[in-house]
Amino acid sequence: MLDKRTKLMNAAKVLFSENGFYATPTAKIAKEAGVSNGILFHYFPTKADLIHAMYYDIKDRIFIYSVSQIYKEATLKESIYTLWLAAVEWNLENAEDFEFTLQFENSPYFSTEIEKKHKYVQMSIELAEQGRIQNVFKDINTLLLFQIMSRLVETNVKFLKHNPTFQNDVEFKNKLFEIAWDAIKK
Amino acid sequence: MLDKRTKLMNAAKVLFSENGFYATPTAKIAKEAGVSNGILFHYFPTKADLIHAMYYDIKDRIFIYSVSQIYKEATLKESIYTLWLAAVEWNLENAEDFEFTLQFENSPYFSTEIEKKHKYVQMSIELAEQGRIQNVFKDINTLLLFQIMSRLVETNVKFLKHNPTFQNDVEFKNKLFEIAWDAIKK
Amino acid sequence: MLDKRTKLMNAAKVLFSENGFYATPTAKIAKEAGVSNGILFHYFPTKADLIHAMYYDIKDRIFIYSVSQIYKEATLKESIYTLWLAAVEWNLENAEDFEFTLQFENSPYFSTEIEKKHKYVQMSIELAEQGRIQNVFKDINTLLLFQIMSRLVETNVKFLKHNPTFQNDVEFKNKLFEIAWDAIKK
Amino acid sequence: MLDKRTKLMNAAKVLFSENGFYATPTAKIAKEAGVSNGILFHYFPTKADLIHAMYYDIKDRIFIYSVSQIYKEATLKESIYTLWLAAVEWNLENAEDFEFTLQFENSPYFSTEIEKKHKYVQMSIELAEQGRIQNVFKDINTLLLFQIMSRLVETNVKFLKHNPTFQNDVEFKNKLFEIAWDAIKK
DNA sequence: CATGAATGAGAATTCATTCAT
DNA sequence: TATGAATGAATTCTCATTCAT
Repeated sequence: MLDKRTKLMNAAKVLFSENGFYATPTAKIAKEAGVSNGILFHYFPTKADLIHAMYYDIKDRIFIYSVSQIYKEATLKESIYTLWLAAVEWNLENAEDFEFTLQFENSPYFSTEIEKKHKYVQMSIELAEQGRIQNVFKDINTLLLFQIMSRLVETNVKFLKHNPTFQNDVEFKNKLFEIAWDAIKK
Repeated sequence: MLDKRTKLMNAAKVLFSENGFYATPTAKIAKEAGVSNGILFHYFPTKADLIHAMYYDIKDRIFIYSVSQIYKEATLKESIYTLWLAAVEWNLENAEDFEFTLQFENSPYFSTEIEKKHKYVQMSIELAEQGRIQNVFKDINTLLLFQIMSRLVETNVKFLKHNPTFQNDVEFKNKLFEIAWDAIKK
Repeated sequence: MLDKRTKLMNAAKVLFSENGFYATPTAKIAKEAGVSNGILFHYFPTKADLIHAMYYDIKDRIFIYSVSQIYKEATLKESIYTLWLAAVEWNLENAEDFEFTLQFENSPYFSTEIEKKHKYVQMSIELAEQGRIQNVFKDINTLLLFQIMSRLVETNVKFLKHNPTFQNDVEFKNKLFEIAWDAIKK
Repeated sequence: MLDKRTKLMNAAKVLFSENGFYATPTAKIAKEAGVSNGILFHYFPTKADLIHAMYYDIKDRIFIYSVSQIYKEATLKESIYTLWLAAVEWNLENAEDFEFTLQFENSPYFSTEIEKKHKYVQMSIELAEQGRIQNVFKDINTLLLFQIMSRLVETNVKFLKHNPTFQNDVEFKNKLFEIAWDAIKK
């Protein structure tokens, strides 16, 4: 049996991605989770706290997944490809997390400061740094490079969701990656 | 003196960009606009109607501005550049419209269907079509090409807002454009 | 027909005096007043605002009543007597207002600063000032003199409520007044 | 180390005097006391029970202190003075107990029946009885005499709290006592 | 067109109390 | 005795929308 905190987060994920977090009452989350109304505020003193917790949880999970895909001997381009593919596929598989993240990152809850805190972002920025040092990437701010990649991943995921035929088309995905790669490479 | 409909939209723009539209009560909009509570619902039967009206109004205005910048004899790359620059500069100048649009396009109010309806999008897609026919752009879905450009514009605008020093740096902006151009060109 | 603001205050008076304002939900007040739930917050943005409004309203009313009882040619003692009697009788007649005031003045909502603001208190202090100048009252702080009188009035009213037989016993009331008078006179 | 019951009462005293008992959650009391949430209800089945226990505890302590001050050969006036002074000083020293008592005695928790139960009150009434028999006090209900004295003590304590300069001014305190004495003496 | 009082269904949060451990 | 997670009813306040004037 899952503990109630997890149940709440699972329920919140479903409801948030369906209707957005503004349109999702905390009472509904508790009900969907099968727990009492009040316990939500035991674990998350505020609805905003729940929302932030969900965001960090998602980033944690995509981080763990992404890191597990990388291999040591990879070239820089291979590493970038691996991370790009991991991001695209993880978001396709975790559609609710993807929907939630999109909303969250474009809401007043979000700021660049919050973004930069997470090790997923930090890891990506380090990789961008390497690319710049090796003179492979364009010579611009590394955070910007990361954000460009992130936005392109989002666009790709949205497109693949609307066009499921392409979801298993390796050739097509390679095309998509080339777009991203061309954008950042010198 | 502005008519009340316009006053309402102006007030809404300010408040929406400050706190988001979920956190902005209609009563507050009316107050800020200096009109009565009830009249809002005369012009916009529903809060959602107001929100949609604002979105289309923004798209109208950026469309008019963009079209005014294009010149006939321009090459394809020049046209794309012009549109890209128009979008970046318009969004920088109209920060509230930019904030609102970001939120709106990532909210449950929005869908690709809504997006495709607007002539600004249609014009952009036509241009993308030309690029594909001329074998200049990568051979992928034109809507996707447009969305890629849009997302990159957003990223650029956000970056320039956070780093105002670059806002008048033509060389830097050219760099940014090259990123976008490299992304879509063959 | 009474306006809703007045209805709300009347309902609040009854319920507050019955159960105290902490134990009286705003919803119950609205229901008792026969108005909608929300309108309460139109007139009183906060429950605390309602509570304060009630206090000032009570003070206004006892002030008007008291002033109406005083006559010009009265001696100082006569004036004090008149005010004392007015206070005792008004509080006996307006039992709910009395109960409310007691609670309020001994709650965290109350402070000496709030008390001093009201013209009823200011008038009383002026009278005390006269008594001191005329060397009739004890030589102490006039606010203290006022508070002593007030507390004695309270005690008297409470006693008369518990012992209704005495409520129309003029001789007894004179006895009570002598207590108060002896307390403050030199 | 104090036992948990005592810790709870100490914590409650502080919190109640700061915010009132309505605004003090039992959970906060437990936290401040450094004990678990649930144990409070082991010692006090109900929040109301805790409140009542606090009241009786305070009365017990002021009773013990007051009795310790009285000496056998004292005249009636001396005894009254001793009790008055004991009450004033004890309440000044125990500000939190004083605040709590004021609130409690003006809340719906309180009634004259509760008041009369306590030996502190009974002792005071007996003394009032003596005064009446000896024809020294005014010829009125002894409970009323006691309540008059109590209310005057309260007023005095409040005044001394607001004007700390007088707290050690023996002459001033004598003046205050004369007010009380004049009130009740024939 | 315009006003703004009025409605009433929520919404987030609180909190005394219970209870399994 | 002791813990603290869990309950769920209650509470203040909000807000889109309506409607009499």
